[in-house]
Amino acid sequence: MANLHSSGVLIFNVALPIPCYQLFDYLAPEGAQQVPLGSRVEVPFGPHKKIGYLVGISQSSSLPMTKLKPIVRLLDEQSLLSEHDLALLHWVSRYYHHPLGEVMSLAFPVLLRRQKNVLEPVESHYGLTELGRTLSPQTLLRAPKQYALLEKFQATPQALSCLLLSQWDKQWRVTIKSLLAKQFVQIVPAPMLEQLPNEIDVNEEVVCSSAQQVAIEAVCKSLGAFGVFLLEGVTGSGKTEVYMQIIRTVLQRGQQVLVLVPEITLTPQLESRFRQRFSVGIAISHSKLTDKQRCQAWLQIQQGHCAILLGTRSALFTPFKQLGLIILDEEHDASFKQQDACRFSARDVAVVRGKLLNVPVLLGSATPSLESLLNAITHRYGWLTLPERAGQAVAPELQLLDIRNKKMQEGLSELLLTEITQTLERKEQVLLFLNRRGFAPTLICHGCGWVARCLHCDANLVIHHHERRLRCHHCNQEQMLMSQCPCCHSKELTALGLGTERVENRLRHLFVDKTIVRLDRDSTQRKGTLEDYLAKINQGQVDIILGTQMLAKGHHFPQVTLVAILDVDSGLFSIDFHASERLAQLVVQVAGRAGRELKAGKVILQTRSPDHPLLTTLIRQGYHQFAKTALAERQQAYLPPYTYQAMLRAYAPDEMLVQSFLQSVCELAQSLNHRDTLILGPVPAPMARRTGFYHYQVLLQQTKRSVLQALLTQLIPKIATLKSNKTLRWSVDVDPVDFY
DNA sequence: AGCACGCCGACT
DNA sequence: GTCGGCGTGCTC
Repeated sequence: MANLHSSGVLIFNVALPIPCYQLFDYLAPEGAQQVPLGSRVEVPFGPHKKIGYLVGISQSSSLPMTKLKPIVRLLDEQSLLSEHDLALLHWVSRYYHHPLGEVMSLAFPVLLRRQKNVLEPVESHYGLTELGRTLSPQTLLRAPKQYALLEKFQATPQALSCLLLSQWDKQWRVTIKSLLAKQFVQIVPAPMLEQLPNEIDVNEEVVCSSAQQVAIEAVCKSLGAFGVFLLEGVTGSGKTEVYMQIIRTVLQRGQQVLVLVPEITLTPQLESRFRQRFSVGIAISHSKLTDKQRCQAWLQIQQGHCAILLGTRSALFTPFKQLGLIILDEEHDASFKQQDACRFSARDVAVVRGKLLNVPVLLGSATPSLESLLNAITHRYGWLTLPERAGQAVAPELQLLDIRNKKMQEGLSELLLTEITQTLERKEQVLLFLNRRGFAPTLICHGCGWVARCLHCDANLVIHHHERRLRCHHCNQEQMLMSQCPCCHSKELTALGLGTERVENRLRHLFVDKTIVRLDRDSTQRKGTLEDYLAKINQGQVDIILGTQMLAKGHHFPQVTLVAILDVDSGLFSIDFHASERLAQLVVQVAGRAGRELKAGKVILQTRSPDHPLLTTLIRQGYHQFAKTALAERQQAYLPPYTYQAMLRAYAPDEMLVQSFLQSVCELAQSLNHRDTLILGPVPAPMARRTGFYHYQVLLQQTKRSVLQALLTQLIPKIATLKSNKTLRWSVDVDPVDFY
């Protein structure tokens, strides 16, 4: 604090959304004391203007007054964020060591980050008139669009927002004009939170199991205070019902609920269950919505017009008027960790948000992460379990199928084929899982040994047979599939290994009269295709379902009674210690797709390592015992969650540059390392060259979180000032889950 | 992040 | 002799 310049004028400390750690000072306008922190301000920045966030007001600046410019204008009369929201954003910036301005941006929809004009009011809602309520839609038979819209209104007890209507049908405005003219519907004010109808839950009481009852009561008792609960329930055990009963209690208290799911595809099914159940406004937020739609959802929640926000990771920072509960479903899912920009974990930030707001946080999963499980074991989290499957569903039987020395047809063993045939004969569905899309992962020349490799990545090109193309799954670069080896010109090119496309071909050949559907990123690229396929499957029009990752997440296939994981071994021998946890979760999640409802399911894991302890523990003793074993291993090896890690990454087109940069980072870290922090690296990242960039990394590990944090707090600003080429990019990843 | 400033190669 | 390449540094 050498030269503080003070002269009675007030200074605004502004955080700007740029990758730059310092704040910028501006001359405050008249009446600056009244301006709340968190307000958006427009400021001159270099040659043009930017929108930033007011994060402090002070009487002096470290810069001379003459250097300071006045702000252009205030954008918000009152802050759109609460004190708690601000505290949360500050915490995220500090913990993940990410510039405050960029973190602040996470709390605002894109429209409000850029748009300079004042907020437009939330659009009004439409509701039925008395006439519309009692009218039979039959009278509108000659106007099918109006008929459908009226039915939509009559099916939902609450008023419908413009947002909702435009999601339902793009042309709704034309249709509603006629309904308005006939006085079947009317414009109604958006319902405020405090005037919500008493009849929140429109369903009659659902009968809950005693385990569900225990879980519901535990969380409900904690409402109004901070507490984290791990709800561990196998697939089909009725987690959603537990969520809904707790949500109802929160709504009755006049509070709002935030529900986070890992993937967009999981929102529609939860949304429809919520809408059937609750008569309150429900807002949806995920990245497939338009900026306008997301902004509307944001305003509805911020102003309290909607009581439930259902969204993905990015919805986590939405400011609420009166938040009473946070639910995070499928808490083990890696999608909750942001893998670019600010690498926050939505699960961990949700817990911090709950703590700041004094509200409970409910984490649900059939296969909890080891972190959460440890917190439950050590009683930091409440531990709620739903052991049985709801209704009469029977748990599937898991078995290992040793395929060593067995005759195989494109990844399908004889035994598995027999099982498939028998299942199909019973008119039941089969689900096959293979986590590799394309036809085959390698094209090799039998003549000279040449392998098709990507020019820009350390990867082989994947054969896409149907499109007659070779494609890199890391940079998407592609070329035509050749018939001659470019090296020795022989025609001995061979496809090595398995992909979903190849298995599909074989299946079509073997089961000519059966309907086979392949679900992977390639086959479901067009919008709506996945939904179409899922509908067909559930209508029983499909016999064999074959797919990747996307099968494991959330979708219900009630008629599937045989599930097979074609190659379980690929997950067994990874350098990343997270791999075994992920494999176990995957196996259990995929297995959970089988034998819902009344039919018992069978799950077959094809393996060449039938004695691998990970597999045998998982099969014989279940996920729970597997997790305990895995935790013991982690403890022995001084790995998370018993230690804390941070990954420093860098990449650039020039390999030497990346190495020497990270070498300097290591030396800096070492010079600041007064305790026993482990500094490992720099080492090339797995798949070091990607899209022409060389990736390297340094891993920091500590037994005390606070010591690691203290080191990072000193280290990061120093890295930021390390002079380096502009072509080099670097990042910090606190609590990394992916070593890629 | 933008963008301006600045120092070295191929062109009217 | 300039036009423009992008490597470097600054923005309150």
